[in-house]
Amino acid sequence: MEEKRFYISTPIYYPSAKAHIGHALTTVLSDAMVRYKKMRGFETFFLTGMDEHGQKVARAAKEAGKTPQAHVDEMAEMWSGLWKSLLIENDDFIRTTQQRHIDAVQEIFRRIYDKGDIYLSEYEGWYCTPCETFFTERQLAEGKLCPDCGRPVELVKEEAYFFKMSKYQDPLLEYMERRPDFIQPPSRRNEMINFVKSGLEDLSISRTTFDWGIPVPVNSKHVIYVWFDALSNYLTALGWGTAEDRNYQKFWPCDIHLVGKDIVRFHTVIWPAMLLSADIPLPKQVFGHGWVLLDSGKMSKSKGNVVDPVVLIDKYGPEAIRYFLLREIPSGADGYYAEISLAQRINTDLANDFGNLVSRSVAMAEKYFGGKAPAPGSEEEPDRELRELASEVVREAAGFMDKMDFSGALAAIFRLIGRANKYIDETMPWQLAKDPGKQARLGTVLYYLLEVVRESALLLSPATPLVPAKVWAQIGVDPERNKSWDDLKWGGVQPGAPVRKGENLFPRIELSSLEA
RNA sequence: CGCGGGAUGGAGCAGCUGGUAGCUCGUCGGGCUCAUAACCCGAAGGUCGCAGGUUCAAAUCCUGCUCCCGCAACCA
Repeated sequence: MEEKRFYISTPIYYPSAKAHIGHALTTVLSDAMVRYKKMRGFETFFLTGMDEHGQKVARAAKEAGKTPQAHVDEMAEMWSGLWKSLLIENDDFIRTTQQRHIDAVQEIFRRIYDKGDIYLSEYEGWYCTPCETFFTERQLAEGKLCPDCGRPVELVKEEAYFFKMSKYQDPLLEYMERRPDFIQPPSRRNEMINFVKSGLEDLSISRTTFDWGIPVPVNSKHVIYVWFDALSNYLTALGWGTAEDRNYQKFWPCDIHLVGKDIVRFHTVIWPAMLLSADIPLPKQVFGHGWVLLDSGKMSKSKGNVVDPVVLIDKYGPEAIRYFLLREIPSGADGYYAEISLAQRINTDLANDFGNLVSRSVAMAEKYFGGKAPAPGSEEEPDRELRELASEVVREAAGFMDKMDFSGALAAIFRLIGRANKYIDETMPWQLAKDPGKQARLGTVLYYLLEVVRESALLLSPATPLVPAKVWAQIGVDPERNKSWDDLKWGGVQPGAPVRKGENLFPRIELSSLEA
């Protein structure tokens, strides 16, 4: 029998800049997936964290007049605060400056070194002295100039350790081709297969031009290259290589490394090659999601069009942001963000369709049945249709979420919500209420509505985790019996349970206030 | 010829084992009044990037062209 365990990771974020909405997408997607897996009875491990080494961090700290450590401490505080405010429930928060990580990275280095896959040679690159940075030829600005400051660069050699990545070209290719699921979506998989086929070079994995990093265990003049350092986090957070490696035993290999499409290569080439060399099993899947684009193009600091999630959370609440990201960015492809479309999404889906369905259903049940959930009577045609659609949607939503396609899953869920709104028009409960002879019929209709409200709240919960509790309070169901996917069976609403209308779940946004 | 993806009503997308276009949002008109001026119904709006070709018939297959995008090794 398959073990019901699930390990998902986000990249560890680089504190050289503030978080933007793209980072939020990665993390929210992971969180939603974990919540779904929990509903399915999985024991889960959800890792995120910070990548705190490297020259850019050291320089940013210097500019801020702080020590690198003080700088990253501050950033880590900020980022983990952001995740809390987005209702992210990660199990661990790894920071590459933590001793547990440093020790383990050195151990991985040593392993690969002992295997004979690391050698000392020279790294040659274009160096900008004022910026203290190496660039590849491609990165350079027109006329061999530094892409950052525009000054001339010079070809410089430095001593560096190299990892024999080329040695793993064939095994990697073999793994990619044998495991179609390893790289998702397929477009990225093809790119990577192509990339590996074109030939791998050895990778320089140490630097001597700065010291804010993990020392190479065999030569303290060198610090370990940030990617080698950073990628290892997926392992070091599990206690790999220590006596306390319960989580490693339990959760490795990782089920999904969720990453932005820009860093798929690092996760599907460098990382697996490192693991192959260290004789550690490879992750099951690397999923490259798309980017959050703006009308004005790709987000970037230089364009000054970065969207700050903190501002949005304050303004619209975490669930709305989560919902928008999951709904609007198609699985594996790019999506567009604009504040107006966020507000519209909140209004049409969360407020008008779902929130209003809850309001009207609960209000009628409360008014017509004295604050107690009615019991269902005999089922008629529209009732049957609604009930059957509910079970179909539950099945469909599961299929989508299994593939981490939340925009598909949410679209399916809203088909049910839409059908329920239509059902109200078809059955016209306010008319039934006027005829004492139709009390039983009215009871059935409202029971069916409350039941759809219950199932919708549960189905939406990976995206909007605060919704269920608010709904349970209104329809009087037991929170303990409404948390797992199995609770999505028809009939969870208890006749006689207290029903009481509460606050609007999602207030409408006044669109005129944000013309832009 | 480096590899690959895309160009469909105002916006975002589906359709691409060929038979004159669908979905969501927005817009307009109607209905209802339980509800968060929400909900339900209906309508308008597209020569499916351009030019050829195959076919009784092409958004859907083939050729050429234009434009956009991803990858092309050290960029979180």
